[in-house]
Amino acid sequence: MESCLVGLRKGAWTSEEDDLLRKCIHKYGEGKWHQVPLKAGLNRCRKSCRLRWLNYLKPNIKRGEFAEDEVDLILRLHKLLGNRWSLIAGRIPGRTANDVKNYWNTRVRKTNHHLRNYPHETKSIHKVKAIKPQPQAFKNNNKYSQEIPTIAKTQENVVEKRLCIGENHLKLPTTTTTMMCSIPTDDNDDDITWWQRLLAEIETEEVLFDKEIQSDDAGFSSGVLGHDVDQVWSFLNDDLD
DNA sequence: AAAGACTCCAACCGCCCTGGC
DNA sequence: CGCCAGGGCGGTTGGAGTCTT
Repeated sequence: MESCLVGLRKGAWTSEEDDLLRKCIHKYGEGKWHQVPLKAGLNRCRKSCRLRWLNYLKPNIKRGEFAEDEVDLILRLHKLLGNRWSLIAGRIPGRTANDVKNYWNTRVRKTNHHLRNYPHETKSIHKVKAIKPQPQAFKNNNKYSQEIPTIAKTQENVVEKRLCIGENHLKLPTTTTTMMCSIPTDDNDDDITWWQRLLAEIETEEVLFDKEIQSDDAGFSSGVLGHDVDQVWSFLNDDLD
């Protein structure tokens, strides 16, 4: 792996550097991070530039204290996804993965503080048993290929996020085209949906949520626990409304 | 007032995955 | 198929700010 090279600036960013990076992104757009330091005239490595933009400079980033509903969502999503900070942050508008991670590590993970503020969540401060389905093969010509395209084209990241919800062992597609066709099958069983497979695995591995969470969030975790695919999809699709 | 302890978060590090060749 | 570079992620750290004694 490549780390930031020797001779490049490290540490806190100055306001001048921020301005340079901002102007560069506005002019050339996001992406091509390897070119950004050169184009922006920054003596920083590409990763440093990317991180600074994504975690701090990007418009619409929300700063300050997490609201109660945001914290609640973090707790619930962390139960479902484990330490998949980028996925969790994806469902919390304006918050970055780093924000969520920092929040978790500094506040939520500290049992005493957590107990003080969320006494009803006491069971959640143990090691999370995230959903970890086995690797699945994908193929393109299944019946779902025709169902997602318009969504995928307009909400690429959302769709990716949805597919990622099955945790890190799934072979996730990276292009819009393949995302449209990303219902995994390994034999000739197109009738078995991706979600049915995932939920079956959840059942098999007894990856369950606390009863209290099930009972007070029927639209979300109970949908997963109850193996109600429609409810899960409904939850996952609410970004598109 | 000062020093040590603690908190918080921006930034870095190292790894994984993917696509191009 | 293997290698390499780029993008992205989660884990960890460093240091500035705040609190406590």
